Amino acid sequence: MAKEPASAPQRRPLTLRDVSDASGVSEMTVSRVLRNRGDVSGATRERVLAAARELGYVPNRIAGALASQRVNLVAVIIPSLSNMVFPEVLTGVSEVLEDTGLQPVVGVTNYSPEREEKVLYEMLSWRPSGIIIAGLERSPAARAMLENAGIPIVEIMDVDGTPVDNAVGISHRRAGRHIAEAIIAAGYRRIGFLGTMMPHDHRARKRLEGFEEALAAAGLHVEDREFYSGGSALLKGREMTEAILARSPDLDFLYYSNDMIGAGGLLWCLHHGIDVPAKVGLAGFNGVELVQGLPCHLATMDACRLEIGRKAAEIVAGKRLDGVTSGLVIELEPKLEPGDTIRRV
Amino acid sequence: MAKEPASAPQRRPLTLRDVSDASGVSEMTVSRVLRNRGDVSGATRERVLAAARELGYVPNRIAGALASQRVNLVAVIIPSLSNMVFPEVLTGVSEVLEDTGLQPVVGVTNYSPEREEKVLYEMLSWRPSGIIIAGLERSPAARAMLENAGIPIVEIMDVDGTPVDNAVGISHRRAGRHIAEAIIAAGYRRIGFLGTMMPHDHRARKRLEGFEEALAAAGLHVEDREFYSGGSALLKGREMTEAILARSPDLDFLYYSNDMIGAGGLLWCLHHGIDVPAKVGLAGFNGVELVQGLPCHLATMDACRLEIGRKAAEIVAGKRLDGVTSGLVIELEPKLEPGDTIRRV
DNA sequence: TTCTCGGCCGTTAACGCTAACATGCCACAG
DNA sequence: CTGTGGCATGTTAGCGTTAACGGCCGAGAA
Repeated sequence: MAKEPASAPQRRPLTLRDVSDASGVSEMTVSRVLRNRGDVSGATRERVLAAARELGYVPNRIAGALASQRVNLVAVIIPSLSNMVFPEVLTGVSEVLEDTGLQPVVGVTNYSPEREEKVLYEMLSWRPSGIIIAGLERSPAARAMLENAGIPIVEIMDVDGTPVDNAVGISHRRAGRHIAEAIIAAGYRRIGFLGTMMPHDHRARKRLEGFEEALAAAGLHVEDREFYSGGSALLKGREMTEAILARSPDLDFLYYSNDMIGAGGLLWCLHHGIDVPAKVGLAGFNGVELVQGLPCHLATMDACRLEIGRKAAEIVAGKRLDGVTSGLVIELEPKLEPGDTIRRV
Repeated sequence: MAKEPASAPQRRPLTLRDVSDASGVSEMTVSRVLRNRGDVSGATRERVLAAARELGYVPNRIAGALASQRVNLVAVIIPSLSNMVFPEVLTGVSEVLEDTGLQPVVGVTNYSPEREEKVLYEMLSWRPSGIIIAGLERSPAARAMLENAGIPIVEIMDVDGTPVDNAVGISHRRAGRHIAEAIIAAGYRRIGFLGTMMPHDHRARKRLEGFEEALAAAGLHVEDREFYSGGSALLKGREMTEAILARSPDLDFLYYSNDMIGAGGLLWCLHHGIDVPAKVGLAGFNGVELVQGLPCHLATMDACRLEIGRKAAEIVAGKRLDGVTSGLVIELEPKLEPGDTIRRV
């Protein structure tokens, strides 16, 4: 870490050369000291470090990366930062990458395939040493870029599909089925769905598909549905709940595509004296921390966000015991957290 | 944007040379085409683009940056991604940078000065063309690095202090005073404070200082306080509110250091039938979207997050009409949003 | 004594690209 | 017919660093 340099702000940016001049050794030796690589005597090491600190020298990784053909960056490409799920995945990634010398670099696609393509291209142009990217669905061009990148790729969040290389995630289809079965088992029969309109949120779509499959298997179906896009999810949850119950007052269960709108719905029900879970049951998805703060715990399903981040990072960092960095598919098991909004049977 | 290449995954990574060979022109011409710079005839342009697409070539920005001494990256260094405030700032930054060719790169410090130093060093080693960094308080080493970087620096969120170069933010001290005055004007007298324990959240500290100043000026003081660290803020808000009201049942106002714990407190009060705002008034800080989803609107103060991100990005991008990129201090005015949790006078 | 060997440090040649300049060509003016 | 200027392209020389190798020197082995 650089300490404050004694010199005034310089015009010409500092190079290894400046440090080498200041310490009377070759640039190569300075480079060795700064990277802790190769043999350097304790005395010169000290001298070089002192000079570097004195000058406030910060190595130029651009030149370093070009010369060494190595870049310590891992691209992490996610759809959004406002959906708390993704910062949590990032936390898992950072944790594992922390002591590997690798560094995550985040790109955000806003659920747009075009932006994903652009972000990916941009990222690849920095020649990262690995890519962690959300989802399995992408444009042919994006897929081709991943296939040709020649670095470890990990597609995360989802395993319902064909990964380019590795995948770490849960089966959203199965998660949807699972919760539907729990709802049916609890005796609910007239079921409504509330979700987002985003056509590119494939995971929400798959959950709904799995959900409907399980209902169908029990001779049931989604009786009414309500969609939204944009805005405060919590508020939308309130509004949508009001709307769907006004339209279909007989519904006895509301399944929300995420916890945030679920929480809004729950607050609305509580505020309007609706008996949860006796008269109406509720469930969301993701297991976000927020639901723990509500007066009544929303049923939800943990999406294993932290673990997904960790496992993905382990793969790109080559940290797995078996050393495998290609062709892996790791399916995690989301746990149903019944909370207080599903009847106990 | 690259389309899918016909070739199989190559061993040797592609270079300009491969494209130049494939299209029968010099590397320089390929470079010109790919960067849209200099004169190239329409015919060769097409030929080159076709070859590049065919091969799936992605330019190597590392080499490009080294040769041109220009890097299209802007480092954005923030304390956290889980506090929704920062993703929102990022949104503002991205919006403005979108059509400038610049790209934000995020670094997270977790409110730790040591990590900030490390992240900053790391970022500087990529020679970004600008830095946007949260807060004004930092280690001497970090400050020195900023001073010597020789690029536009914008310190954001806060203007109560001495910026290294530019600053865009609000005065948290003044914001604290402002809300205290509103509380006093509404007739509240026995005031409690609930906040975070983080010693490095200087902005929360300054708000509290301003808050206490204004109370003192009116002959009042904070009668009780409650601190937390970590965990679900919403849940903590509930618990802390219960604790402080159990200990000091006479309090008639609770000031929360952020909206999240404020929301938890509000939910607790509503759930326990406490008359808000008649018996107890509440206020938070930040104006996060979430509060709009609550059954009753928490009083809050907008921290101008989006605007801060935009203005900061405009400075580093040299987008200001006056062209100034140095020595600016832009103070934004946070608006008090009284909501439903402060008595109307 | 000579020979090896390992620790320490320097030299050279890339890495893949672009700035700057050079070149060839053609149209058009004189 | 020659000169001139602009367009289209090529050539050269780095950018700041590191890989690879080479050299020197002193200590211990033969």
